[in-house]
Amino acid sequence: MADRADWNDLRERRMAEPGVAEAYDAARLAFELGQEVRHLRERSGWSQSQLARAAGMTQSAVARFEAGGTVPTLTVLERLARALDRKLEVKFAPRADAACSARHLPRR
Amino acid sequence: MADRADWNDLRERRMAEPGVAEAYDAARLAFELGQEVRHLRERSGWSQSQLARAAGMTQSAVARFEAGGTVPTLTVLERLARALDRKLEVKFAPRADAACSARHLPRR
DNA sequence: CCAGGCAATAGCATCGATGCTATTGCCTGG
DNA sequence: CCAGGCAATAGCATCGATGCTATTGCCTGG
Repeated sequence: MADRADWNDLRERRMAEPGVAEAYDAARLAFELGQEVRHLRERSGWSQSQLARAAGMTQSAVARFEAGGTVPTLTVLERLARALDRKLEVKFAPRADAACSARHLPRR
Repeated sequence: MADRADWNDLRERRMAEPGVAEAYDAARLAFELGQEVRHLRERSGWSQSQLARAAGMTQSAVARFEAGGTVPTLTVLERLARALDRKLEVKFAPRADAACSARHLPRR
C-alpha cells in the first residue's frame, strides 16, 4: 500500500511549511499540559468545578483546557498552578542534539 | 517614615485580591522570559531584526516581547525557542514549601 | 427508576496578544 | 558631519484565548 508512504510524505512536506511545525508543537504542548492538569486534579480528588472555583474560572474552561482544545495563556497556567499548589516553570532549555557544540549558532 | 510601611501594607492587601497575584506572576514571568530571550539573542550576536526573521515575526514584535510589554503566548515562545535553537519547556513543578507534605491538598 | 453530580460542548461577547507599518532617537563606522 | 543599522514605540486591524451561560449525555447512589 502506498497510502501510508504518501501520507508520511505529505506530512513531512506540510511540517516544512513555515509556521506549521511551530503551531503543531504548541498544540502538542497544550495537549500535554492538559493531561498533566487532569492528572494533578484527579490525584487531588477534585472535580472540574472544584478546580475551576479554586483557579477563578468555570468548569467549562477547565474542561476545554484539559481536552487541549486551545493553547492556554501563561496567565491561566499560573492560576491553575497556584490552585494545584504547583509552581509554573517555563524556560528555554538547550536542545538535546546541540549538547556537543558549545558555541552553536542558530540557523539562517 | 510610615510611607514605606503603608506602601507595603497596601501592596499586601492588593496582592490578596483574587487574580492580582496571578497576574503579577504572569507579568514577572513575561519579564524574565524577555530577559532570557534577549540574553540568548545577544549571545548569538543577532539583532532584533535577524531574530525576528528567523522566528517569523517583525522587529517590533521582538522588541515588545523582550521589554516584557505583553505576556507572550506559548505559540510565540515555541517559535522563538526554535529560532534560538532551544527547546521550550513548560511544567508544573512541586512548590518548594510543599516538599514535606506528601499528600498535600490544594486550599479552599 | 430517579435525582444529582460530573464532564463535554456549543454559542457568544470581550479582552488581549499578535502582525504590521511607520516613526523616532541613538550610536557608530566612514 | 553623515549615512546606515539598531532598538523602542505608537497606532491599528485581526486572530484567538477566555469568561460565561446553557445544554447534553453519562454514571452512580439512593
